[in-house]
Amino acid sequence: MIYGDLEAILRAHAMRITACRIDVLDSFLGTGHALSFKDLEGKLTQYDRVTLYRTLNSFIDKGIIHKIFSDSGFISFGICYDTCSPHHHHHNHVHFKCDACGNIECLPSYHVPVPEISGYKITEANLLVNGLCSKCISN
Amino acid sequence: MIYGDLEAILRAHAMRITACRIDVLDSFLGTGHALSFKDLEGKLTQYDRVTLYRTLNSFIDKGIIHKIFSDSGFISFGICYDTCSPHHHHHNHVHFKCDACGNIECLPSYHVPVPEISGYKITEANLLVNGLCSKCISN
DNA sequence: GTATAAATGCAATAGAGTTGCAAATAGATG
DNA sequence: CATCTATTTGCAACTCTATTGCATTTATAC
Ligand SMILES: [Mn+2]
Ligand SMILES: [Mn+2]
Ligand SMILES: [Zn+2]
Ligand SMILES: [Zn+2]
Repeated sequence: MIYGDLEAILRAHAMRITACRIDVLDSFLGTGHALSFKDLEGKLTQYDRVTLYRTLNSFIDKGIIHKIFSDSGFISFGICYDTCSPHHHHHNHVHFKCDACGNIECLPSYHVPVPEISGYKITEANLLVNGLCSKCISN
Repeated sequence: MIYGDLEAILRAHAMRITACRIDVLDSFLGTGHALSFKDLEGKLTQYDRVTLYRTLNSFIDKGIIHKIFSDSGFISFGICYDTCSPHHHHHNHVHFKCDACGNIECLPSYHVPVPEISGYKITEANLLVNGLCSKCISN
């Protein structure tokens, strides 16, 4: 992605421009799927692990990325779309995990179907779907 | 729960009868919600942490309980209903987490609504719903 | 350019869970 | 009931992930 655009995103979220933040943001915007800490650690070896952790946490705080909890406790991070602001995330899209390639994707055009549960009040719902992604189906 | 019934469950799953297993099983069957490792560790202080971990893992292997991953990475365990056997779990029920009391419940009578995702093949889906449970609504 | 608050790197720490191994014990057998 | 064996347990050590404290460096406002 163009450097100026990455800078603009950080500025829009009142964050200082640093090399690590630019590189992490670029990693998220340059891939079609969610990234794990290991993905970033493996790719951006020039930064300390702690700095990467802090970068991810600050991006979450600012509403730039969100944490995705998949089965087996595996954690990854996806970019936020519209309705996220500092200290308040609101997502209603489906998460997909491919059992072949292991990639986790946000599917922003698929909203989580929320069931009615009698006697309960529902405020949020998270759906994780497993299966084969479009790439792996055609291979 | 009656001791003989607990024994019978362990025998039905080809497990030896031990005090720890009886107590853990009794804890699960005597509560209306899922239990975390911390819940069990706090309640069954007479057993070593490692023994509790191993007990939970063997119950999962045998299809007696299943792991529930909720938001913020919090892990709890719920009893399995019908379709689970050694080394193969199959659940399609909704999980509910109450934001007031923190309890996590299996809702076996609510099946996860599985969306069609064009170009993808779906094999499994997990839905976690947040809100207020029936007890907390009436308080 | 200087001042200041924020960000970074490194070391130490915290927490969750697992593994190795010797001692204890459940269940089988005679 | 006594004995044998495989399983289970408890303890210590260890692994893995993530966070915290602190001194140093750096981004930004002036
Ligand atoms: Mn997402
Ligand atoms: Mn369940
Ligand atoms: Zn795939
Ligand atoms: Zn509640």
